[in-house]
Parts: sequence; C-alpha cells; structure tokens
Amino acid sequence: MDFQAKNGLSTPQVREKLLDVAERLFTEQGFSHTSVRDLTKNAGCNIAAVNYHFGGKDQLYKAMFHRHMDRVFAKQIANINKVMTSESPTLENFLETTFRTSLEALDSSDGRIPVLKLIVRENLNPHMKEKVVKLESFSNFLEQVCEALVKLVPGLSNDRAFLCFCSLQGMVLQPLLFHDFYAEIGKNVSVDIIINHMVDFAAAGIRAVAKSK
Amino acid sequence: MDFQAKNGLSTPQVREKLLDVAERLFTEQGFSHTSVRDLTKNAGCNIAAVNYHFGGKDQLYKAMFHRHMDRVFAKQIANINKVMTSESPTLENFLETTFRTSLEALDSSDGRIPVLKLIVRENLNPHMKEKVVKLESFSNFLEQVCEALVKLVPGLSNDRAFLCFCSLQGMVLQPLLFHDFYAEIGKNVSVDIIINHMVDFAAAGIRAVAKSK
DNA sequence: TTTTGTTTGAAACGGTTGTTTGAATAAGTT
DNA sequence: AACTTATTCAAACAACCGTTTCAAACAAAA
Repeated sequence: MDFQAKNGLSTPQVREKLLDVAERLFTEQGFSHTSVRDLTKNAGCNIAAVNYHFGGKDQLYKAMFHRHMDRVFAKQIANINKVMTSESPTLENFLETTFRTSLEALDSSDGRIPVLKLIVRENLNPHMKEKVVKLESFSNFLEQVCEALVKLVPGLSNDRAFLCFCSLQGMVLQPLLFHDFYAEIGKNVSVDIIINHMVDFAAAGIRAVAKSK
Repeated sequence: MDFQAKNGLSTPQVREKLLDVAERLFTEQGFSHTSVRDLTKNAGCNIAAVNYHFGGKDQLYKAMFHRHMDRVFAKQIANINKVMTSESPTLENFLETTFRTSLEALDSSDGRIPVLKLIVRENLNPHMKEKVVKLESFSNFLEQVCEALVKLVPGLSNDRAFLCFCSLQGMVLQPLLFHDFYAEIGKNVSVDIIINHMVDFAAAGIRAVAKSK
C-alpha cells in the first residue's frame, strides 16, 4: 500500500529497468496495447513489481512520461542556448539544430525516442487526469523558441512567433509520424534531405510572416 | 458465419447506423478504447449485430475507415479541380482552399471528422494487416496536390513538390492534433487566423524551395 | 542468531473484452 | 396458410486485463 514509504529516493535496479522498458514499449505500442505482463516480462521481474514500485500501471506511465519529457526538453533548450550564444546566430542555424535534434530518432534507430510522438499519443488518448503534459517544461520550451525567433527575425511579433512555432511543430511531426509509411510506399527520402528542405521552407515562411501586415 | 451472403448490397439500417457510430467513436476514442458494447449501445442495436453484419470489430473498423477516406479524398480532389480550373488560379488560392477543407472540422463541431486524425491513429497503432491506408485514394490525392503545386509555382521540381506536400501535411496536422491543447493553456487562436498564417507561411516556403538549387 | 523491514514470487480475484450460441422474431416467398 | 430465410436478442464463453494477496526470500541491524 505504501510503496517505498521510507526509502524516498531510489529503489536500486528494478525501478529504473521498468522505466526504461516502459519508455520503449509505451512509445512503440501505446498505453493500452502494452500490458503489465509485457512490461514485467521485458524487464525480467515479477508482475507485482509494477504495483509495488509505482502503485499501478498508470503511475508508471506518468513517471516515465515526466522523466522523458524533462530529459528531451532540457536537451532542446541547451541546444537553443548554444546556438543563440554563438558569435553570429542565424535563423537557418537555429532551425537546423532544432530540426536535427527532433528528428534524430528517425535514422540510426538507437534507443532515441521522440517525445513528440509520446505527446501525440497522450493527446489522442489522455491517460492522466492532471494537465496532460508537464506544463512547466513545455511552456518554457515554447517561450524559448519564440524568444529566439523574435531575436533572429526582425519585425516578427510575439503572436506571429507563436504561430510559427506551431508550423514548425507540425513540420517536425509529419516525418516523425509518417516517415516509415512513405518509405513503405516507395517515397523514401533521407533525413538529411528532409532537414535541408525543412530549413529552406521554414526560414522563408517565417521571414515572410514577419513582413506580413 | 457468412454474413450478408446473398444480399450482397445493403442490409438496410443497422449497418449504416453502425458505420456512423463507428466513425464518431473510433475517431474520438480510438480503436482500443471503443468497445463493441459502446458501439452497439450508441447504435441502439444488439451486441451481436457487429459480428453479424461485419464479421467482427476489426472489419467494422476497416469498413468505416475506407468509407470515410473515400468521401474526404473525393471532396479534397474536387476542391483542387475547382481551383485549378478557375480562370486565374494562384498558389494562395489553392493553399487556402486545401487548408480550410482540412481544418473545417476544428470550429463548429458539427459531425465533421478529420481523416488525418484517423490516419494518425492508424499509423500509431495499426489495426489492419493490409497496407494501412487505401493507397489508391491517398496516392491519387498526393499526386493531384503535387501536380497542382508544380503548375502553380514556376521552377518547382516533382521531388521538391513531394517534400512540400509533406510540410503542408504537417502544418495541417498540428492544429488538428493540438488546437484543443493550446486552447486549454490559454493560447487560443481562431481558425481563420491560423489559416491566414498558414497560407502566408506555406506560400513563401514553397516559392523559396522552388528557387533553391 | 534472531529480529526487523524490504523486495520478490506464484497464484488467484474481479472485471472487461470480442465473440459465439441458440432460441425468438421479422420478413419474404411459394 | 405454411415454409424459408434474414435478423435480433439475451445469455454465456473463453481470454485477457490490472490489481491483490500472502508466503517465501532477502537485506541489514541488534
């Protein structure tokens, strides 16, 4: 009932192993299609471990979601800072870094998993009652991007910058969700080509929007 | 076992009613979260009706998916033709029509349901073994869009047009998936403003890509 | 060693799922 | 009318789900 009551910090291995497995299975198969038996079998532990360490499937999902979001947004923001504090930051430079970080999960399928895909899942089928996505992390990321855009593109208002953020998010989303699908129907494109295209497309789009009345 | 064996065409009412309910519930809640009991209760028929008329939950899903895709792609292509056969078709004109048709499900939540959302669901959790999306319909739509883009934008190659299609698809996807989410965190924007922004953004993006080496 | 608290294990519980069954009803034909 | 087919219905089925239980194994401290 009161799992890890005293030992507030870390239960050594099983907890982490379960979080790792959860990150992989939940992102690949979704919440409903991943059973507790799947998770524990892949983690090499007993079925009861999920309830013992986390208090239920829901809360394991929540814990992994938050851990993952914190990691990825921290990385994105670090990248943005690196670009913006360089000697001569350009819009193209900023876009390429952001796109590449978001899309690096596409090629060389090492363990990297895109948060956006997770967020899309959570948005289609909410599993947490509380405000779905960790708002502190996400809002912070959103503001950092908008702030950078306003600095990089003369004449861009805050409102317009938000709309641009949405467009950028969509452009990233598309290959994340559909790259495999298009590959299957013969429309295969390398990630580098996609990124180059997206930089050209988005840079022109943002600059045009900045000049628009 | 052999449902509607002789009467190959239409079983009068229950079939259609089930397809309508399935279209609504599957798109709102997803495949797994929609039980056969939900479907039949909303359709006002018996539980066994799904298996009797369609042969199972899977095949009801498939039938509604195909019916819906055929309808929406037909409408999209009709719109494209209307624009392209007008006296002076412009890129902005084409984009606005396409965007508005795709996003009309956002405001005034009448029964309209976006296919793209369905396709995203199906892409995240495939429920059909066969090539997921009806390829004839989708490929046709894709080609029509690319063809129109090449005609409207001088210098745009076929390969580049495909990449632009992907970017457009992403830009449409974003509000479809996240509009409600952003509204909940105070970032509410009217559909008209979104569309105007997207037209500006995409038009500049496409023209820039056309001039790129 | 004995004691104490934490972690694991196999089995079972209650609930929901999609599907099947077989009788009852409706519709259609001869 | 009788007979045949198509459809509906309530009930039951088998399989899976997340969770609980409680005894066994383990660790660390006394």
